[in-house]
Amino acid sequence: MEENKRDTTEEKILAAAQSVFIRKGMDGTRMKEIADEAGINKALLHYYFRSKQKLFEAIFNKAFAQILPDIINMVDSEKTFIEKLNIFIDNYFDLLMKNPFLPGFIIKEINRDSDLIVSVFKKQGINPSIFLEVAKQEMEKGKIRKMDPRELIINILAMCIFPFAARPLIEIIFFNNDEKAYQDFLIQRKNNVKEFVLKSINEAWVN
Amino acid sequence: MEENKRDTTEEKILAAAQSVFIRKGMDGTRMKEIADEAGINKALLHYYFRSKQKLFEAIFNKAFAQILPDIINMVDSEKTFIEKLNIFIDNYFDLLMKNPFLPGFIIKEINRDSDLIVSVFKKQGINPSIFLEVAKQEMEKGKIRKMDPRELIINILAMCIFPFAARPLIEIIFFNNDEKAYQDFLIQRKNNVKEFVLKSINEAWVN
DNA sequence: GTCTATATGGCGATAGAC
DNA sequence: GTCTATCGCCATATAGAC
Repeated sequence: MEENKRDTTEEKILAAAQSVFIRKGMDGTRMKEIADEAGINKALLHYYFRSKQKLFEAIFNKAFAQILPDIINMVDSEKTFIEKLNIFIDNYFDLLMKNPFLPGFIIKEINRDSDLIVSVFKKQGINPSIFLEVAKQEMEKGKIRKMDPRELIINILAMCIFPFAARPLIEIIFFNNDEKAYQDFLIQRKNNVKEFVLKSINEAWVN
Repeated sequence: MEENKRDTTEEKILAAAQSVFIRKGMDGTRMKEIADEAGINKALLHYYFRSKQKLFEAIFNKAFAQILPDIINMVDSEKTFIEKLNIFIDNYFDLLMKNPFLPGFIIKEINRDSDLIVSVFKKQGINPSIFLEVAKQEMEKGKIRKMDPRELIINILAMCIFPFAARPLIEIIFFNNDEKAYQDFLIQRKNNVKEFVLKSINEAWVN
């Protein structure tokens, strides 16, 4: 029988570390703050994880695995490419709504230390070429308009991620710092992004 | 006669501070590193700018003024809305090509201390409503399809800014860490983004 | 495993000579 | 204005009692 992982000290540390690291980043977090949030002592952090760096890497790897879109799941289904796209945007937006600080965190850290991604890529087998291949086939079949598939996926990711990464800026410019108003906007935006993409890639276009 | 500002110590400090702060952010920057890059002593930094915070704010305000799109210039011209859009995307992409670290820097800092934007907004009169108004008129005239104008501008900014903010990630996923290849991709992307947006907002749409 | 106390080093900031 | 030397603090990390 496995021990109850939820209330383990290690779990408490990981939960606290995730909360603090994702909000403040590697440079901005203090081990003291993690210890406080976990309700334990500073020294105990070093007992479980030898250094701040080790603890950070554990959190970063987890966060990165989350934010990396699970493109593979889009492939082996009976649905059309456009249906898959809709599902993907839905799921991805939901993920970000539940983890609004993830985008800013990842952007911050990959720009601080780009070796982080290199090491994370060695652990996790990531295969964007599958998405690219499927998109390319749809273009050849004439289902969607021809373009560099990388442009398409970058555009989709950009439109999903940017509103969260740049949230404080957008909130003040367009929403008078009304947090609730922006929240409502984001909920509706999901469908607007889908429409924006679909209109753009639809092949039935009049010049 | 004004003194030559270029080689002034103050100018050297500002140039060095900009270089370091924008790459490493407030938390990641050491005053020592700025001093070294400026070819002067640490103490001299505090002689010119009383504190790290003051120096940082000088840099941030400058950077923010740069990245905030100069939407006002789009308004009072004879060109059509779509022509203006093309020009805007051109100019904005060029700006980011010349300052590739700006997006990551701004995203980092507004998420670290959201008061930064508040104070910067008090100094600079920013008026996004002008763009929103113009876009709305075009929609009513039937020139572009009806949508929330905020969605449109967020989408455009997202597609321009994201490839720079998430550069290390995109470079490794799609370009095998080939810096040059990504550079070339970005140069071409400018027109691809224009096309992507125009196809999406064009009113002459077949359902 | 968990704590208190402390070592160790680095950083922002200042004092003071020139 | 510019430098060297140093203060004071805080952060990571370790030692060692319980």
